[in-house]
Amino acid sequence: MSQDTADSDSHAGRVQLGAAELTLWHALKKISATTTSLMKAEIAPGVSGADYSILSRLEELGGPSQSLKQSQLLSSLGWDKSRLSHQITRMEERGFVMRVRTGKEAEISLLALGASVLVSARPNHALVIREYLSKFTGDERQILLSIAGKI
Amino acid sequence: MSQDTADSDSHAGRVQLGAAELTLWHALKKISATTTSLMKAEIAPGVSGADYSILSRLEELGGPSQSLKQSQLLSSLGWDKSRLSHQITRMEERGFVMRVRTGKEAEISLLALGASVLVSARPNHALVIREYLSKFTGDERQILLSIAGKI
DNA sequence: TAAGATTGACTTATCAATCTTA
DNA sequence: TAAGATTGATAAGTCAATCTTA
Repeated sequence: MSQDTADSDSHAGRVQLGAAELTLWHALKKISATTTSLMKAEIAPGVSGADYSILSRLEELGGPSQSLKQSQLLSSLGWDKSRLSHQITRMEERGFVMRVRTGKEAEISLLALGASVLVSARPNHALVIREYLSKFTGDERQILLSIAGKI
Repeated sequence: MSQDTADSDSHAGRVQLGAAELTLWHALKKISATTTSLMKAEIAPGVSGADYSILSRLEELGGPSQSLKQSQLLSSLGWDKSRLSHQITRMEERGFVMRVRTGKEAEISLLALGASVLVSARPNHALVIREYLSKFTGDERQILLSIAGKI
């Protein structure tokens, strides 16, 4: 049997993370926390990040009718299906979107109020995200893209 | 006035994110979502990521008494103070930790049950995190560390 | 039966208001 | 009054069970 020193970073089979691993994990958690807080933040009074995701997808991917099947929204967002259902219900109550069920499917349409909310929230959203992105160098951007592509 | 084409990536003052910005933003969101889901996942039956964070801090930073002031835990975790208060209450109810209030402060101590839960959850935690970290190359790790250091 | 969606119960996070003591 | 912490209301996310229709 080989002898491992207590602080060894040779970690094959070890049941505890080593110092280098922990540092990397903490870095990922920090990046994630910062990004998540931007994602979730209120983009404008009464418009959450989740609202914004849905409104912008309806506008960008919804074609002339500015509407999508709920299942398309679901795969585009990658959310839990019941989370999406609850979210749409809440947005319906606020008059942002309309849901029409046809057979076993549901079609979600952008309403005028939702569209105007989207338009008025967009500048601030762009500003906040752009400021965040400006922190990254070209090298860092490249790496981030390649990481996202493989995880 | 200069004329901007519709797809211009020269974005000074633009109120909408450009394609390159959106791609980078989506990459960050994806990295963040993947990391967050690992952070939040149940590490062992009945042990959430939040539980684990607290238990491991008490063990690692708590000294011989394996205890910390609630305010120390708070700054170490970077959580909302009421989130921490609720979380500790739930962990107290499950017998993982003990809370003693002295004056206006509270001291949180690791109990035997919490320590044993921590020990038994650790191998699986290490395994899951290590598998995730193994996806990153040396270059990527370096960049991730430097990004975390400046945001 | 399977796909698409909804529901309700439960858990967790967040916010403002409040409490207690230095 | 300010620091440290708690509380309770509200909002949001998750899970399993259910509903509806192809």
